[in-house]
Amino acid sequence: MSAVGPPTLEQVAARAGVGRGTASRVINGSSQVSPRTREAVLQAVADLGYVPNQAARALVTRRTGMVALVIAESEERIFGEPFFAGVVRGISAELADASRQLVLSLVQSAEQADRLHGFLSPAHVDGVLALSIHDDGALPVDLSARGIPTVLGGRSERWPEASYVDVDNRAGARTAVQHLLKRGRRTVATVTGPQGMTAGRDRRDGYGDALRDAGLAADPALVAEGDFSEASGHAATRALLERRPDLDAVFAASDLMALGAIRALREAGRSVPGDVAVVGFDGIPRAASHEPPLTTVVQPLDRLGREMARMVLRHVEGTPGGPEQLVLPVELAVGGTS
Amino acid sequence: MSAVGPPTLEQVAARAGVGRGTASRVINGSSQVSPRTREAVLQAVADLGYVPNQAARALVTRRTGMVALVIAESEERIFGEPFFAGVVRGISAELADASRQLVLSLVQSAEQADRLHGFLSPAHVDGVLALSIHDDGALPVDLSARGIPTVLGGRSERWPEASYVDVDNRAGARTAVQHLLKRGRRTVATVTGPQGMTAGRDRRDGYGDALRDAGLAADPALVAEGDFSEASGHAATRALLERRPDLDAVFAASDLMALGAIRALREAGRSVPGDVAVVGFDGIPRAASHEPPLTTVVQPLDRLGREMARMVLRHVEGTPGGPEQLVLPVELAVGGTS
DNA sequence: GGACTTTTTGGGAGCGTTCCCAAGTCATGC
DNA sequence: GCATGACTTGGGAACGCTCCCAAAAAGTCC
Repeated sequence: MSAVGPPTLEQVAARAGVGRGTASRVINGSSQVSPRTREAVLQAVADLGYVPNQAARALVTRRTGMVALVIAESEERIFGEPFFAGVVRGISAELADASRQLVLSLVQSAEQADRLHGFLSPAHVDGVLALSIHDDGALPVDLSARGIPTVLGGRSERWPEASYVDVDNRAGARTAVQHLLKRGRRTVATVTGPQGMTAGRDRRDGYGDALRDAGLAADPALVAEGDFSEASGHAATRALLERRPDLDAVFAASDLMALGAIRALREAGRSVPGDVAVVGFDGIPRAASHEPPLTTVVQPLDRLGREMARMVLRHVEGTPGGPEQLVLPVELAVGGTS
Repeated sequence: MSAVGPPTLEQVAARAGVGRGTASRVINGSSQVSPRTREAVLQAVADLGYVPNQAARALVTRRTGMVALVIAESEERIFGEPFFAGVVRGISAELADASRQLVLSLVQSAEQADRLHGFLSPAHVDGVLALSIHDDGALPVDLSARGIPTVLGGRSERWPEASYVDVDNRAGARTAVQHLLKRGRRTVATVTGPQGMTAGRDRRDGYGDALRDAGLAADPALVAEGDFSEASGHAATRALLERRPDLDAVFAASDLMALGAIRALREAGRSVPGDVAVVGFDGIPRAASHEPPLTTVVQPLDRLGREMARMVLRHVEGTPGGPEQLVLPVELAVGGTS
């Protein structure tokens, strides 16, 4: 027979009885083509099942239609947290809507980071989304130097002038603690996230804000650091109970830690929310299915992903002159633990 | 100055004082090049920070170096199950080792499936990995027709002649139930997964195998169907307790269902494992951190991903003549619930 | 030292697009 | 009827690379 491999533009043009250039114009929805010719080309495209070859297109347009998502995070966290799944889903959906492909790069070793380095060039991807949360990772910095649009998920203090989309961790934490105070709690402890992460610090600061607003003194004995995991929430809460047995509320900077806190509280003979109210942060599915449902600050993960994708595409188009920052609002979902 | 954009092969060649062809040979580690020239080219590559342009390369070699991972699954499942994260991680690692890129495509609407259709051609990706689990999704079928290597995660009865990597669900379930019988349990119930999924059926069949091996009659009243979720495990177990209050063990086809089962049992005043032993399936992190740790059948998720990637790359190379099937062993992790 | 073989090298052709310029077509106006 | 301008159209050139062939260089043997 004939065609080995997919049909080419040339073949489409031939079948439509037009020139290559005209066929190209039709396919790119471009300017002036007579309706008749357009029809003929479209028909040929349909007949042949033509799909433009991206490699060839990329070669001349210098646009690949691919956006890389770099996740530099330990195996453990990627596994444990629904965070990534939610954000990835949002990114994926938005890129799909824009007919872009998502290239996923999980970086889990220096070797992988090196290889990635070569790949992340304007010749291979139009833009880069980075989800790392940690303050480490020099990655984004030299990307911007290479002139490749980059958007971070979560603010980075290491690179304040970067474009990013973040959730309003501080305001969320503040709202959570205000909620506890409004319900009459007066001795509000907090299990913070790692203070080496922006999100961890922001949520702790929000806790501080709420206390200050209420004219309450901040007692270091009411603050214990965790690492967002359930086990750390459990341990931190035990420590808090030891230091301040009179505490009547706990704000945990993650839902998993809140769950650990509840377990510790119950083990210590405290009822939740009777003796001690608990509020978490994240809005993971397990929080909702918990008995009773956890009061928590819900993050718009899907939207975070979508906004990141949208922002990087905007930068690829070159629309915004400089970096952009977007902070998404979070929402308190009152459950039965507060 | 000079170079706008990344350096090209031509520039590398010029700087090394050799021809384009020679430079290409060095970069592709090819055959005969004198050590001196090789050195010069390598130096030039280093000096210029040259990285081959994949689009140009793809155009002529007809290899893109990209492998697509298609996940056709509801939002809910992608969120809820660590399954995907685990497999993705394995795939990612293996592809990185082979210097291939992972293109992630979450399909969540017919529209997205359509667009994907155009993308999944030999001109864009070298191979396709599909993770869907459901029996629906006609996707893989026409992919093979297009001559693009495809590997499924999980056996598909809709497409038995496909290449796939699966975990040995049936043997795992059988082992789990044998374990219960060995511990003296005699009235073993099961909460199955959806019978519309291969994994759901296989695990139920393994349950049947173990009973048959032990010469026990299969009682339909001891079988209830769930959908792998915790809530369904809870509900199914309640139904089982109603029908057979004398049951002394439950094999749940997923860890989440096992957790739901334990909750239902405790609510019904049964102690675990005292009155009723429980075994799950999956090996999710929550199972290990449960109190007491859940006895469960652990799936090698990372390895599943790695083997899928390895298999598809093998097919891209054209090594195997026909389809391949690989079934990975699973392992019983005895915890405190059995 | 010359004829021959082997290794090494340079560069033309071509992969499938888009871009752009020149040429062709068609009304319109006088 | 013919110049003028506005649309359309065809196809050359280029994007950066690999493949391959022929030429050059380096060995080898008698």
